[in-house]
Amino acid sequence: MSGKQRAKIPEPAIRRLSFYRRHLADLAALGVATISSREIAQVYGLEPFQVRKDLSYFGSFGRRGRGYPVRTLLRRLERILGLDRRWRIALVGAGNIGMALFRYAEYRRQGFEIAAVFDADPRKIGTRLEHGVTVQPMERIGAAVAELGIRIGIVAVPPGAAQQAAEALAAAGIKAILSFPGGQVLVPKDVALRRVNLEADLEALSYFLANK
Amino acid sequence: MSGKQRAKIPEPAIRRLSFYRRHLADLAALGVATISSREIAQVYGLEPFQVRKDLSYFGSFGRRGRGYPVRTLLRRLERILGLDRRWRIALVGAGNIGMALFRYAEYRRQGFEIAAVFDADPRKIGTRLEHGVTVQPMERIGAAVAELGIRIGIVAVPPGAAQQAAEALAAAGIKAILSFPGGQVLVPKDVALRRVNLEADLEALSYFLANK
DNA sequence: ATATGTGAAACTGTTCACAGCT
DNA sequence: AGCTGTGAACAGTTTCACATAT
Repeated sequence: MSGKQRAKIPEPAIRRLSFYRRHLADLAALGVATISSREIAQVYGLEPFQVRKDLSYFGSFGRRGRGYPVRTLLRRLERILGLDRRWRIALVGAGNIGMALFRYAEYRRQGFEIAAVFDADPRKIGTRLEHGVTVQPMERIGAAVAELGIRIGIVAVPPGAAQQAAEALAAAGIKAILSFPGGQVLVPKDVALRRVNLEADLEALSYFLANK
Repeated sequence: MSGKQRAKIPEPAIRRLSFYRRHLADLAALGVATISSREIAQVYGLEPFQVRKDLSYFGSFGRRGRGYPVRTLLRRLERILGLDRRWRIALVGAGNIGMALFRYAEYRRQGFEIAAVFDADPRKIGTRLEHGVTVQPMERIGAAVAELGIRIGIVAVPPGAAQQAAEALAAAGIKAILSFPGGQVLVPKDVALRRVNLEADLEALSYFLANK
């Protein structure tokens, strides 16, 4: 092992690392060699000490008086976030949201690849998608995950079917799930579940407007 | 005014309120009259005291020894979250993600309605969508927001265009924005900005898998 | 002079324990 | 006995101040 990984790292810090990585990638493409915590912070409306603290959980990457070297910090962040490898994803649900995610190409650049798509609707089975992917029946999840070395699952089914989809992924050995439906989704505690809840996001905005 | 609204309420508590509301709506539909904090908590893998604490920020809705009356608590939560009215939304970006959101019908039930759609691509202008909505040019944002009484904005454009889209919404008087692109999006501080960042979500899962 | 790295302080949010009703 | 409501203890996160290096 190489890093320090000493204390427990705040969850929110990990998510900000992802922001920093993105900005550093832009800077690297522009040929910028060095960047200060102040400049990174500015882009996302954060404070410089927040950026420095977040980075300090993983090591000392900067030079005092100078700032951070863009290319090496970028590489370190990619490594920390596990983006120095390819992650295959199983998408459950070939509906509205599922298909939009499949077509959304941005994440491919970071090494994420939706390698298999599943749906419960018999009429959708066999549909040919881009990149040689074909919609498969739910029963195939276990086999496909093993065959393709899939490590991440995305659940994009209607709320009522979410629990079942998550269980199928967990049963196939998937330990990291991104779930879109708003209803009940309980997984074994060794499985990392991250929920994207557009309904809750809109309702939080509604709360803000109604109570300000 | 009616409620207490005493202390400052944790942001995460608001988001959980949205969960509780959803479950209560299901229970009400089933004709369930009373529910305990323990039962509500179970559905989302939370603890009973968390549910009680969250609710207690807004008042005392339960009866000791009995639990919470489903229908009245549901109505109170709807009111607190501002769901007792209709919210019109301006969607900027008629691409992949934008169109999936437009077609995604779930949020309509909570009183949210995408009343106008905008895009910078001239070829998309004039495209007729469902519910009598037509794709309009960006320059129309100000007028449409005023005419239709739009209060919420959704940004679903490519990363490079996000800042501009957010500024156009803010300039039109929008005070609540939900943004999908991952790049820079800075808004005046009286505007509530909530970011949905799928890239950061995936990278957090990647981090988890790479470091567990 | 400039900018990082970090221990300690301040703050925010969660968990607990139990008093108070039904 | 059963379950809510909440102040107080605890834990986690952010902010600060400053020592340290270029």
